[in-house]
Amino acid sequence: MPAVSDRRVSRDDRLDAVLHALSDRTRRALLRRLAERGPAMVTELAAPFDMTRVAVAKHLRVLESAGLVSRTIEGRIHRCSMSAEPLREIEHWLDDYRVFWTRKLDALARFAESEDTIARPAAESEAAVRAGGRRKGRA
Amino acid sequence: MPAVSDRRVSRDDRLDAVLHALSDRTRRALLRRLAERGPAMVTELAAPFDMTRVAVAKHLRVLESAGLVSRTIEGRIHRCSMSAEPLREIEHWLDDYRVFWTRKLDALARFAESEDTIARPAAESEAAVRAGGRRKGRA
DNA sequence: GCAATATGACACCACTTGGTTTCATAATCA
DNA sequence: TGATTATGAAACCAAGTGGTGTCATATTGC
Repeated sequence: MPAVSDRRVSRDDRLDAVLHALSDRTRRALLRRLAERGPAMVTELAAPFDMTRVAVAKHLRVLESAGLVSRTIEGRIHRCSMSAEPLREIEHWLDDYRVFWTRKLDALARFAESEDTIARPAAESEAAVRAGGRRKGRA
Repeated sequence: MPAVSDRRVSRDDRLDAVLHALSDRTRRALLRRLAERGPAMVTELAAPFDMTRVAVAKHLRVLESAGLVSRTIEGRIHRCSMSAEPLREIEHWLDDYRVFWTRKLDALARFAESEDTIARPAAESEAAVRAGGRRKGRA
């Protein structure tokens, strides 16, 4: 078993699940619907979509298993609501790359005077990611 | 044809592609490798992985078609480098949801006094996304 | 009790994915 | 020239995905 804490899923497992869940526009639309208008039951969520309730229910399952949707069962009603928490994982993952566009002009300038190859925006990467990578705040 | 600008792929198309590309840990590892140590050729990138070169080449194709990797061909060498630009699309998509964790405590407090259902962190969503959604800066 | 409702479960389908092996091709080098 | 190298292309495969339709089940309301 893992030494620290009892979570059995790795960070990679979670990122796999969350990113995959979000890589479908129907699921993104469902999430947005939940975010904008609050919790709703499955049938209600399925209504606006041009597909069967069963299909939407499956999408909800995917979102649920990624932790992006939680449900509370009240009688025959399954009330689904958004859980934004897993999105932080993406946010955190992006931290390591944010430097590539927040300091884009600097990078481009430095690249222009130091490199010969074309299409190498990653030229400053050696410094960039290692130096700025593990910083929690934003550049 | 689309009225404004000539891009034929929708925002949803791009998000689909980028999020799907990133939903595989091998591809994320490839991207990280490129970010940390700069451009490299296919064989070089494939070496550390416990899979065939062909498999890695396929992953690179996926990253490439999502715009996350670009390649320049120099003789028989295909030099791959990272393009961070598409990551901004994710960042931008996240903007609409960031309010859910940056103001988490407020949301929780308000939820506690206004709702009865359990597990409803999205209780404040009606206000949240609509009010804070389109803000470019961070809360 | 009975009808309507909300939902899950199951079987099925076409297509995609992530991997493999094998072969072809083009560039480089001795 | 001929061997080595870097790569793509193609055929293949098992498993997963996104969808369907049908049926079972539990809850609700008259």
